[in-house]
Amino acid sequence: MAETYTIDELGAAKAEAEQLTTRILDLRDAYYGEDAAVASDEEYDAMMHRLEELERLFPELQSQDSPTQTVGAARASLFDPVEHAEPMLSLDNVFSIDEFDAWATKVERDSGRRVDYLCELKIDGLAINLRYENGVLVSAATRGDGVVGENVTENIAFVHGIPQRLEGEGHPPLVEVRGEVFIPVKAFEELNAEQVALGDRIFANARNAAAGSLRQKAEGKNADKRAQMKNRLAKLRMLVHGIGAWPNPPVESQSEVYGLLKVWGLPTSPYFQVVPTKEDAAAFIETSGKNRHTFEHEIDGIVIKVDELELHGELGATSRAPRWAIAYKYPPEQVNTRLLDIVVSVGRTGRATPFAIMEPVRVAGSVVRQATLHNQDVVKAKGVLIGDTVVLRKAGDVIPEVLGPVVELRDGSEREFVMPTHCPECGTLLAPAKEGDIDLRCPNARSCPAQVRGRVEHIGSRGALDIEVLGEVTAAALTQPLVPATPPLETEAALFDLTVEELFGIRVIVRDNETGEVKLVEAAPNADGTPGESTPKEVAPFQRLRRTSGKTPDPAYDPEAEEFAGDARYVPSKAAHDLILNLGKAKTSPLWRILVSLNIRHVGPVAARALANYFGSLDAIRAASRDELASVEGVGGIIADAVLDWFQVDWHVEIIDRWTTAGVQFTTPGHPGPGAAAEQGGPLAGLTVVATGSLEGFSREGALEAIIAAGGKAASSVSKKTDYVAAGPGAGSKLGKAEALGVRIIDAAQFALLLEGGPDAIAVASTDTSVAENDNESDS
DNA sequence: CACCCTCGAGTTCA
DNA sequence: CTCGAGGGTG
Repeated sequence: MAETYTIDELGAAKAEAEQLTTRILDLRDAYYGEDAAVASDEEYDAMMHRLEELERLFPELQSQDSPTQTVGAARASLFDPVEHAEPMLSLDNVFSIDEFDAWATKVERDSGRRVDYLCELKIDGLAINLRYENGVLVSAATRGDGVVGENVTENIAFVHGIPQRLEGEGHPPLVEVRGEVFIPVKAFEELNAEQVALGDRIFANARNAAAGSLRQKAEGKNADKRAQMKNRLAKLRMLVHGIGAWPNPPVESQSEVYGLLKVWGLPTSPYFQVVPTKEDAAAFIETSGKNRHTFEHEIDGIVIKVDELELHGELGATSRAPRWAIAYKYPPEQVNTRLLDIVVSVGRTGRATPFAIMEPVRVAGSVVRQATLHNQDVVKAKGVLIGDTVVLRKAGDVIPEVLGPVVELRDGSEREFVMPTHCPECGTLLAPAKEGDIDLRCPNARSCPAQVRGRVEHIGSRGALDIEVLGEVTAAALTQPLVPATPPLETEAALFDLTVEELFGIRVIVRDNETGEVKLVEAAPNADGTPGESTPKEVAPFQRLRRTSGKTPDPAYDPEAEEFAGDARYVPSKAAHDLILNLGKAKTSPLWRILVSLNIRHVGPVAARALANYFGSLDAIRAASRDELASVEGVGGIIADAVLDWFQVDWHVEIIDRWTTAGVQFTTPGHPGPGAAAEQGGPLAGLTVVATGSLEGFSREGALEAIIAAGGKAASSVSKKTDYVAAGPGAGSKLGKAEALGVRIIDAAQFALLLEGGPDAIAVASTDTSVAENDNESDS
């Protein structure tokens, strides 16, 4: 039964409906955006009801773009299939500049005229199609198979920056806008941190995180879940880069399309560039590749498009991809490989660390077969099973990192990793050091072979006594309990009692990880019994083993049970003699180095220096009270406790006793005694300097020592408290950080001047501009 | 309490 | 060299 009404009534209703529509859409934008609610849900509902009522009373007012018909009206539910008005094609790929050049050459030939190229970043995200009717968002869908995608309208509404209604006037009745939904790198890291906090699985990469977030479904009405989901979606962003169905666009080029999209209030990328030649496009590919980690989002390549729209039509498309655009793909920095096993290693502190053993694979320039998994919680959080295909990358382009499993490739044969209850090396029951610790530790500090080996290696390391020859393999050789039955070093207490004769008896079994070949290596005197200079590099000191086999002795290998597959090799006596010689020299190392080599918890080079400066001898440290220890700058209650605890252990004291007997110096000669820590002036007094890269005239250690000797503080990382960064060739991220913080950067020559005469010596160079600096740098 | 710093561990390369 | 964890300082 039709209702009757006058023209005036209709006019008034129309005006009211338009007003309501505007307010409702505004509210919707605000609601889905980050603003707090501008109106209450009740007010919103009331407006919707009133609008529905008006549309019922005046059917003329109904239109496709009314809010009652669009988002939120549950026209299509989440993940329902949506057919794109225009198919979403994919792009053909090229993987080298040569291939790109070939593509561009063909395009230019087929075009028959000059071609401008539009270059843009290829965002690693999800392709999404937004359908606007008369300027109002009516649906958002994933790419799907290109013809039919999944409806994600409900979720996309929470992604910031996607307008529910386009700005401006005179929008076409139908336009499809294509773009990429992604999660910015920063937000991705936050998200994974939150996932860990919630005990949920972390996302393997930004792309998965974006896809996972967009494909969430809020189950039921659980408010927490809904809030969490909204929070995740709010981290997503979208950038648009194209247009689907749109007959007769009012512009002539792709770049003008972007301009128009921007005017409409759609988010476009700030990074695109139109260039006149294919060489310029190649240059864009080159530079963007170098900077690929500096953008807010991950990129996996560059997209090059012919800018002129008319050419798009002329060049046409194949069934899969347009001929007027191409994707240049960067070599993957993430690869898939097989997780063969997860095994547990024990470090010098006894911490049991699971790590992944993988099918060797090349990633970002080197072959990787192992990566740490930190602890059992991380293994769980990453969700990897033994036998999985996993995603591997190099964090910071250096450290291999397992990101997560490729779940789709599982065949059911995978098994879960079970953290061992006992130490894999000595069989002692593993336990957390203190209540609530995630890390498990082997409490058998004195005798666990892994820990003794680790401590001995640490003693030889650069930060401690810096003993040449005493590296990973030597430490293992000296402590491995298999052949002979008792190792020369049961603990580090016997280190300085070693004799050349003892070393000659050492045989080491090394298993080559690549070939699986087992080798016996034995130290032996030269035929004439002399220390022998005859075989310096060829047959090698102990380090040579690292080169050829690369691996530590295999403690699980029983030499009696099997014949050796490889040759027995003899380590020349030179290495043995050198080791003894270097150990002898190390006995008079500075006190702080001796302290570091004692392996006291939390006492590294810095804390050790502080303690050594203040107390001057180990005896003084031993006699000090907790308060006195903690009064030293850089030492607090926890380190003080660690020092006190260390002296309580019998076999620790035995180390001191035996080292003392062997001639190790535990006293700084001429130190006036505790508390007299000299407030040494020096040209660098009160200044903090960081050295990075290779500084001509200084070794890494030398630069550090020089800073301290000049009375300055040698910091290991750049912060705003840093006064100078001395940077040479090969300086890495520290240089960038210094620039970002505005810290003064100096070169090797200026560094030398600074050490001599303090800040005044180079103050001239800084105020006087280029001339003075050129003088300093001219010889590089 | 925020910020900065050190410690400790793992990894690969020249 | 980088990261996470956790200590120290203002």
